[in-house]
Amino acid sequence: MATQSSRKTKQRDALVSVFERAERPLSVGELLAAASKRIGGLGVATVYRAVGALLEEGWIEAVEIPGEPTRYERSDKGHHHHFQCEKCDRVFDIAGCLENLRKLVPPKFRIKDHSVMLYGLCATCSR
Amino acid sequence: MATQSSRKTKQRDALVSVFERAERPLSVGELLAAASKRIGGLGVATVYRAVGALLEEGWIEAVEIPGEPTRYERSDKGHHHHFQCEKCDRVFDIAGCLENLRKLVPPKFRIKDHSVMLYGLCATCSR
DNA sequence: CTACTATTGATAATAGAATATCATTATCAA
DNA sequence: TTGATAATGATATTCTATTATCAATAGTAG
Repeated sequence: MATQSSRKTKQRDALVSVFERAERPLSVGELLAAASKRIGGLGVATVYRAVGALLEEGWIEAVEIPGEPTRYERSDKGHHHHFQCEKCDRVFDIAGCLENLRKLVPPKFRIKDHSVMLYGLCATCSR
Repeated sequence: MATQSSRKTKQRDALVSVFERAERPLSVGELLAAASKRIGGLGVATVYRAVGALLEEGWIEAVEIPGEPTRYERSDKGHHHHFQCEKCDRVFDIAGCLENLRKLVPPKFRIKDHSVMLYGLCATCSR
């Protein structure tokens, strides 16, 4: 009898499913709202726990924005950046990246990571 | 007798002076430490108040980084971005910007602002 | 100099996200 | 089916940056 450490539950299934359908990074609040449609009475703590587990697995990644609750999205999307709508607050993925980062920093600086955030109005809110 | 609304104090002078000498964005903690060298017993609340006032004046601007205390820097530096050292946590200015932002977003999205953050090791910490 | 009051500093209070607690429920190996 | 225990949900707690409070101090107009 090996130490069992993970059970299959409907709340986790629902959350995984939400991530699979998601076309943009979601906050815990958004996750809760989306998964609640399927699982009545779902609690925030459960969402946080599932997110924590999925993060550890590496199946999702955090998208952090200053002054905003962290969003999460599947980590198989490849390198990309984000756009946040000032009006609806939703965060969207934007394809592509910028190349000439290296030449921006002083010589001896070693770049290990970078993030690009765009702010403005999304397609829906700009009309 | 007009309503007087601002008095000249040594703590504010000291903070303004710190900003003038600063070559990188400073957090409230860093501001406190720096200004305390000149003003003994300086309190954090005073730093927060001065920062708030200078922000309103538009003389300084906030540099926000996820999970980090806000840094502040003089707003006359022109458009630029930042680099944070993973080791010493200091934030540095980096000259220049990236041009091709527009072409990253979907057609109907309206970009109003953007931020680029680089992470890595600064010149001092990378040796 | 003096009176008025903005400012200060110490600290309590707030706010928001994330974590811990714990009794109850539900999964699953045997 | 059943017993062991992982998972859940409600809620209390923590954490940390920032704001509010208030008595004491110090600019400054007259």
